[in-house]
Amino acid sequence: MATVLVCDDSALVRETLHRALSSVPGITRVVDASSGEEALARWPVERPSLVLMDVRMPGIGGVEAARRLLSRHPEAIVVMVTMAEDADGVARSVAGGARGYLVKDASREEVAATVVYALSDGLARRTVPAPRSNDANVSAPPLTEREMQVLTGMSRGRSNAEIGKELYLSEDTVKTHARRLFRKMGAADRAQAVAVGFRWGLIR
Amino acid sequence: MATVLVCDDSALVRETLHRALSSVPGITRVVDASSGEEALARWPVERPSLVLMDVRMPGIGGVEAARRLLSRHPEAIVVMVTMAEDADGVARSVAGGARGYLVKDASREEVAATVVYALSDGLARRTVPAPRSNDANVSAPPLTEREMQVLTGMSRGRSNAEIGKELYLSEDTVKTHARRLFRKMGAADRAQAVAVGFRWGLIR
DNA sequence: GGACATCTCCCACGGATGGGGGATGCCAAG
DNA sequence: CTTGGCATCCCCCATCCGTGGGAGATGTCC
Repeated sequence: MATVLVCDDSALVRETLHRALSSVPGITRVVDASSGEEALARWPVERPSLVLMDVRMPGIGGVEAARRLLSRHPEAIVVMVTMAEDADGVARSVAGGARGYLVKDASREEVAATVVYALSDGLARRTVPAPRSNDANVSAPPLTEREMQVLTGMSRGRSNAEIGKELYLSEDTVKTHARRLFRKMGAADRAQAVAVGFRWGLIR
Repeated sequence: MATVLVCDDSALVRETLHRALSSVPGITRVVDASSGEEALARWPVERPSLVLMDVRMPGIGGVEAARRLLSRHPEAIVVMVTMAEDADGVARSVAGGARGYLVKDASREEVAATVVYALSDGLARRTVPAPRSNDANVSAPPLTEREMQVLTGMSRGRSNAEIGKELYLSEDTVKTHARRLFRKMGAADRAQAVAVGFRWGLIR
């Protein structure tokens, strides 16, 4: 059922993670990427349930890759893999939107527990905000770039007119985007939209 | 440094959790509660970094205890302990605001990983949202109970009139509470208030 | 008793919000 | 080429929101 995308430049580490993942029930497929760029390219194709992303890699690092991935696909679930459990690493990964982190020398069971946790957490976040009645959409309908920008503006306390000025749009256009994102999110007003945005991990 | 409150009616389970917690670096104190009511009473005294809460207990169950605890102290971090990994249990715990769940027959390492995860997540949530600029308030001015209720209503997309009906207040009174919580939170409107509420950990 | 916080309610007002339409252009997918 | 999604803009309109000031009713703390 579930696919995991393992992103690490070291084949050795990927091997280790493969072995750890094999003991997680429900994981039916493991796909590899050896760079952040490759992970970004593969995600839309594979649409994995979970991404295990190394922090330090050649090219764009894991933190940057996670940031880009999550900005394009906020529904992605990313767990960072770090060398040492430095507080900075944890802070930066979670600041980037990752759901958790793993230390590379973690035991098989720790990896398994973290994976299960991340997945169940993701599951819960997407199933819990469900108790709305007239949502036509079961799966999370992705917001467009404009809708995201409008939503962000709302979370900052901007009025529609102010958002329009910041984005060089007319207020009417902002209102149109707002109306559509309310529908997608099942929100009655901007306040609820912001709340749903946080729960869906679209805003931080 | 960190204190953990273990809440379970079974002394045997508490023992097991104690042993598992002993292998988590940074956990310096473990306090017990044998019922949901006791956990509620002990929390303000101990102010633990983490609460491990059994779902099924005599009296108010763990789900209800977690709900009440989180409504009174939204900054609490709760991990539910369940018998079997039923999807319903997971959904209900996380719906109640818990950070995760543990299966009772989990291995020592699984418990350790989940505890670390929950704590680091809580840490990140509280340390990351620092980069705000023009907030006059460095320390969080506490919201009153009414203000919290109004804020929660807003995050659910309720209008002032609807919040008033739910709390048996006039709409004018709701507006008064709203005005004051906007000032305390430095918010321009309800949307920004909800955003700040999430960043301060007042809403989940 | 007096200071203080909290909670409650009132009135009035301008402006913002959200919903309903409709319209145009663009571009990629079929 | 036609369909569909996205973005852009326009109109109208009922309702809601946020803010101003005022005021009484509880408590608690010293």
